[in-house]
Amino acid sequence: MSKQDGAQEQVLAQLAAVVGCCAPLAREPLTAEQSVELSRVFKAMGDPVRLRLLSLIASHAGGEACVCDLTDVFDLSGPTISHHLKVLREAGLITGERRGTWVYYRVRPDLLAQVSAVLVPAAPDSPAAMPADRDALPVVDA
Amino acid sequence: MSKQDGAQEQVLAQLAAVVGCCAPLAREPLTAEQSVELSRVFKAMGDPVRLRLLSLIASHAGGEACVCDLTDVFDLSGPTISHHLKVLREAGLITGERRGTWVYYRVRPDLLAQVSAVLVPAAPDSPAAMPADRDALPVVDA
DNA sequence: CTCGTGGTTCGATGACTGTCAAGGTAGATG
DNA sequence: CATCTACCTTGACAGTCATCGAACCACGAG
Repeated sequence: MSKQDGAQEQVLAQLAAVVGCCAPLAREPLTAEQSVELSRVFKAMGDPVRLRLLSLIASHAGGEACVCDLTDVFDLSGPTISHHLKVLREAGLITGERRGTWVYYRVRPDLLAQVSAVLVPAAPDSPAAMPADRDALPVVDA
Repeated sequence: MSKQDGAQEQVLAQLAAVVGCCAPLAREPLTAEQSVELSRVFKAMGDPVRLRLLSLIASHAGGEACVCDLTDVFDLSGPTISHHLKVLREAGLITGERRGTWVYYRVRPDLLAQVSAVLVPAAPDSPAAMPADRDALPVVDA
């Protein structure tokens, strides 16, 4: 998974640049490029299994879940779960870290928040003010 | 499109029941059924063209856009645009109405808001990054 | 080092999806 | 009526995706 995190970082950089800075959907039309980047995230969430995986990880005690915890929930083979986790990973929605025998996944709440912000129709108040953490994206594992 | 709005309403009812009432992703794991319903919406948004269509409609003057306004933006045939609009419609994200010769689409801000709420991590104090610059987007004519 | 367990990658396959060309429907206009 | 415009549906095709079994890699324990 180590060489993949490289590619993963690239995706995340693009996402941070596009998702993180673009106005809400209803504010101004997305450019072709922006829509391509954003749609990657939505496509990753556009599968029931992946959405449930995301939710299982996000709501799991400690904010992280071992793959072995996730596999049992579904009537799917190991490779299939692994595939879906990879898709979520490449979309930047989760990060994985190996600790000993097990691999633990956790969500990236910042990305979820950004995507959520894009969806919300012209924020009722205070869309601006709060340059907060435009590039405070936590570095992926070690 | 009249008989289709019937089916469309059904989908919306389901969505309202599932999306509208379920806790944020990170709060508790989605049930299989919930994830199926929710993933429909995300899948609809998981295509660059559809995402851009959504954004074009949402940001269009008056909150609605005629199909003829949308077709010109893309290098795609009419039927293809029509297909994507149908997908968005069936996902409950937009509604269409014929007025005379033209068909006008508008987004359902309530659904967008619900989906957005599902994404936001339970934590009440995790704001999205909103630097708000970048607005060299070609405005879609009048 | 060898073995067993946990996860991932590979290759194949059946299902789904985005796209277009052709044809159809609804309304306006002559 | 005839005709034109705007939009949708159908049918077909190529590309993508979800899924599995088999093989493979990473660790920890003997």
